[in-house]
Amino acid sequence: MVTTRNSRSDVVAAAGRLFAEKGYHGTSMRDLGRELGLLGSSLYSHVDSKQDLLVSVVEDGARLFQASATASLGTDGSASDRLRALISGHVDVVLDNLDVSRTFLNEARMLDDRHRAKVIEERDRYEAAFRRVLSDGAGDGSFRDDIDPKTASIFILSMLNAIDRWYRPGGALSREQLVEELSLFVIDGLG
Amino acid sequence: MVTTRNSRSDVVAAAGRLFAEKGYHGTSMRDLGRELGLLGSSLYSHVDSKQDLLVSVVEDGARLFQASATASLGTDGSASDRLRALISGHVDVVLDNLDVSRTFLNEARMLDDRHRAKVIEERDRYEAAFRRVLSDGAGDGSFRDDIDPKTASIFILSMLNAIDRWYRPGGALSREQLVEELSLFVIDGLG
DNA sequence: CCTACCGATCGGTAGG
DNA sequence: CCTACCGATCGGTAGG
Repeated sequence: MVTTRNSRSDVVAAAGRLFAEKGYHGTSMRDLGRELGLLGSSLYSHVDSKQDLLVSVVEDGARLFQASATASLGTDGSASDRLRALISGHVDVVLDNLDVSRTFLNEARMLDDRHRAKVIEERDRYEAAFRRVLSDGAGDGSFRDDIDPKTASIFILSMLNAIDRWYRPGGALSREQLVEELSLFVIDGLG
Repeated sequence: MVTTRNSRSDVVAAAGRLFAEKGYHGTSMRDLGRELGLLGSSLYSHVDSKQDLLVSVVEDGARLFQASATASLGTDGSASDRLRALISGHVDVVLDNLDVSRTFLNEARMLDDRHRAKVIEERDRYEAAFRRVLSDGAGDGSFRDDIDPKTASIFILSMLNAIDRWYRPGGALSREQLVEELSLFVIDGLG
């Protein structure tokens, strides 16, 4: 069979694709219908509103990043090992879920106040995983202790959250090499 | 006098503000008119189209970053000094022109193909300034030479291009401290 | 999931 | 910069 009815998760997945590519406000419900081979009005049997779709995509993103952080913190190993696990996990989440990640990173600000506040909270919890590992490393001598874990976390996450903007799978840099370069840069710097 | 007629640059400035805050597609010409105290239709005596406004804001951004890079490369000094100048210049451009920078970074992808291609070219030229300094530094022994200047440039620019998302003037970190932390992190890393 | 709509809003124009 | 519009498109609904 070539055609089947779409499920709600098909609709959410397609929404992630279009939101990532053209932005939330640049995507109409008719665009989304076309992507799925049906009319815009037919989408309302799957979702309550357009916002509803954005909420679903962004919550998927939050869940993925959170799950990755939890797994990485569960690792026993040095602070460097756990930092590397966080980096590697983040890279995997982004590259295995490009549309969701892009929507999570760029379109969450289009959410209404209530949902946006929730996302900010979830991002802060995720960032806290990085802060904790950096603090641990500063405490046990793995990392220098004159560096502010909060600021350093932001710098690291800035690098990680930009990967979707430039990395091309199949290009000169393999995923493993990317993780390696990131870890090297973060831990040793240019000097 | 409290009220004067708006100039074209007033309109472009207001457009930058709204595009930065609500996105290009999230801003209507009527929104923009309201911001300036006139009707949406009245804007067309200043601009040809909504796209025209986005082009102007984004080109302003490109010019600012380019000017900063040119000034920094003109510095004579070690590779570290010039890298620090590039970082400091970038921070100044972003923090002194938040709306333009945000629009340049987040909304340029909404441009039509022709203008988007131009912006990509300009960004690449700007990135080339970073690559050159990193290459110089790898050549004269200032920086390690097992690091790829292209990848490192991307990492550094990723940190710089995220500053608008989290930095709050008047907060715990002064602008000078921000530049200091960035330079330290980039050159020495965590280790 | 479609037919057949709804009121609101969109970017933009003619003519002053 | 306003008045007075235009056709197109928007998110969404009723009823099947």
